[in-house]
Amino acid sequence: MLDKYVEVVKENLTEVKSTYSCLVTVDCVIFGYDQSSLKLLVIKCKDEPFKGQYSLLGDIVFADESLDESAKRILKQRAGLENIYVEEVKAFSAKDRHPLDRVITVAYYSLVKIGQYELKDAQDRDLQWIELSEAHNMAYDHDLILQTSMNRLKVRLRERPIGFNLLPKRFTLNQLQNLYETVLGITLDKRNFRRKLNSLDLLIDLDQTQDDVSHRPAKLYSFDMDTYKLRKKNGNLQFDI
Amino acid sequence: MLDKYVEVVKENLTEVKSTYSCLVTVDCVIFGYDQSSLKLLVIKCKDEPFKGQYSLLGDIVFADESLDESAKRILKQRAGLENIYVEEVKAFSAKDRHPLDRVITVAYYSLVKIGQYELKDAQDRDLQWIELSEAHNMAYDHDLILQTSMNRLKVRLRERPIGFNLLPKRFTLNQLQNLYETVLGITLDKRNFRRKLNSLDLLIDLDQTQDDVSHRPAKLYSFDMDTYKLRKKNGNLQFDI
DNA sequence: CCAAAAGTGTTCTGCGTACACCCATGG
DNA sequence: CCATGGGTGTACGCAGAACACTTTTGG
Repeated sequence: MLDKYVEVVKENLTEVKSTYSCLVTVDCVIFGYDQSSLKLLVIKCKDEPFKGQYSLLGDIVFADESLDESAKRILKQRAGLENIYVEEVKAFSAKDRHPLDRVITVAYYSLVKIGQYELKDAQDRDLQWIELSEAHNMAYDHDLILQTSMNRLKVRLRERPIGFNLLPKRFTLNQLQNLYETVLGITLDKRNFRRKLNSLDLLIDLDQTQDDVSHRPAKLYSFDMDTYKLRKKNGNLQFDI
Repeated sequence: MLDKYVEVVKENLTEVKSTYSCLVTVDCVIFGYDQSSLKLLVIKCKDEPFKGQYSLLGDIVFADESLDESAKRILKQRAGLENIYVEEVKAFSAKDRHPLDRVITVAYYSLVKIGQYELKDAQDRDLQWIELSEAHNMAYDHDLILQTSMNRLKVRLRERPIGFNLLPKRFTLNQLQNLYETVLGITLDKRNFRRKLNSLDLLIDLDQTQDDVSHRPAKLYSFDMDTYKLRKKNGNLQFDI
């Protein structure tokens, strides 16, 4: 493919570029989980026509980077986030999605352990975590992008062990269950949930307990990333909560 | 997001565009099924550096169309295909994926009933169906795009009733089973397959049989699209072969 | 009557699901 | 000793998986 294009380009690359080129951006849907609710990292627009509305973090894709690289750069430069879970969701390309010009954007979603990062290296000083329930009437088509990303997250959470990316390194089984219940919007049976997780054999029992609670302290676990990667590589991985 | 961008753009849209714009294309992975094998619709490149290699069908995205519209246009204009199953797969954006310039492409895969379309309205006269096993060493990064699309197809085939898009309107249960076995690369138990499909209740028994075979003729079925769409709308749809 | 593919039922096993009580700790 | 959340086992039903023979047609 692109054959027709190649012919034309050979005749006049400059002309083709000026006729067909368009701006490409990456938008990052950044999810965080804080005790008991799912949050979204956004900034507030300062300029018309979206002044005062929330907006996802995004930027133009530079000439010397792939889309994945662009997403990682945005997360690092603008929010100080590094080495976090990132996944492409979908391209958004409605003709009128941007008021100034034709802009195609590729959405990524990412998962952050709130608290572990302080956002202090962030370029944007006005970043803020908002409740997912407040995330509506956002700038551009970001409501749609968020909806789509949220649906993707729900699907993935059931088929891959990515929930751990939203929790501290050490977590209790109840925290994990709450995460699933919050994100998926369902309730789960405690015993069944534990049996299921046990059978997956992807948790490391740290032989530690909580120490700052005023009731029976829960046992702490961590996610066994090595086993997961190994099993993933060998295709021995099955998952379904 | 895009806020930084908006500021800059306001100062000088033309300059920003000339600095950051890039070419965006759509590539179509067109799958067809012919009796007993999965095929791919390609053209042969006529120019260097990919002369003689197979290539997916693709084109530049025009300024006045979304990516979905672009994919549909390519399928119709260049292959004469219309009203077929189409789904976005992923964006491909490696810096060096195109020899002439920075080109980001968004891949779509589509499913065609071979035979139903004659490709006669196609712009490209040198279109051809090739066996999937022949589809290697293709132009650009099309090997990677094909791999990714094929994996997507396998996943979808198990979770949504899209296999019907590859078969004639009237088909036998054995044809359907063969399709699943071919695409997924597995063998299925005939009785279990039929029981499963029966329980889905998405097939219409046409009370017709084959008439051109020299053995016991099989019953013919068609896919109940209305019921499927209704159930999909109501969220009552579960599927898992 | 022979070849070729169509069609059909039963058993077993494992997994998801429903469900209620005792335990450990801090205050 | 009380409040709070932590932690545990069993029984049932359904769906997936394994498995072999009879039926119908054309030649």
